[in-house]
Amino acid sequence: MEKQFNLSKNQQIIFDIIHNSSEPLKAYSILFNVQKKGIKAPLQVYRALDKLVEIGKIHKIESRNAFIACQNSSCQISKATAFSICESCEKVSEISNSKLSKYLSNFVDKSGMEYSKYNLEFFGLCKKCKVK
Amino acid sequence: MEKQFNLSKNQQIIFDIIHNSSEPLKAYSILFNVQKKGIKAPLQVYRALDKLVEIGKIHKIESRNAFIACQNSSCQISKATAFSICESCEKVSEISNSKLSKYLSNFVDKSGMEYSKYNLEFFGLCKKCKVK
DNA sequence: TAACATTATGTAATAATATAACATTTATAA
DNA sequence: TTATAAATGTTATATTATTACATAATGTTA
Repeated sequence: MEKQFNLSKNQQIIFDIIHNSSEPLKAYSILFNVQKKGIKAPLQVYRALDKLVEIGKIHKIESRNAFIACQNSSCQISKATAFSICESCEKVSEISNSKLSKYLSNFVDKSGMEYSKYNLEFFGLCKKCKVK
Repeated sequence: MEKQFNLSKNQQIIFDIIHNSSEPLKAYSILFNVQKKGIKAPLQVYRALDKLVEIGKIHKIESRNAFIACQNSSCQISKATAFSICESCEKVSEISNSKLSKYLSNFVDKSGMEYSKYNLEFFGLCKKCKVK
């Protein structure tokens, strides 16, 4: 429950829940969990989530509509995200691989578009699920 | 309106609409467009979309909950997808870059997980929007 | 072709995810 | 301290997606 400065009350409550979770959390499951703390409405959750995503404390797993805490030490990276997702147990891990991020951050395609952000989601079976 | 074999009636109707669209389409906008053709319920649309995604005729843009036709000639690739998305005009293009797809298809991280699929979404400003 | 299995369809209801609009309060900076 | 931005509280509603169940069309194989 590490104290985070600069987060507002609701942001802190919601960050703590996500940070302490072993799995990605969905907005309404977060809502259910924080109702005892006085956060009663979806919008309160979504507003905090939006802010936390914006400042890079959490990431949204787009294919799952779920949120996980940033696993990079600095927790500042929100423009270059990569995840591995097990399609069996739904375990999600953030990938920190500097070669990968360099490769993608410098990627230029024929459209000539410059990218300021990317999100990459890999799918497969994790070790545990492969054995079964 | 190219005839596609092996697609069922609803699948064909919905594929045609997506294929002829210049932008990604959302499920309920598709529904609205096909009601004159007798497809009345969301589930009819979602079932066709699921199948079309499964066989690789269309892709889902996860960050937008929208669907576009596969732009690869073969239209068989559904396991390795990459898109560029303009955050201003929302134009989406599929990226076909063999170096990129090789790189990502062979990517192995320290988790030891083997990936059978990935989806990559790049964000930025397209040429037109950069000028403005 | 008959029998069976698989895939697709139709329909109603409802679940899950997310935002709009508006009033008020708290924190920050000039 | 006053102005401004950021956050909160609340109600209502919009958007996206699935469950459950009944039926029909299509493909497969004996």
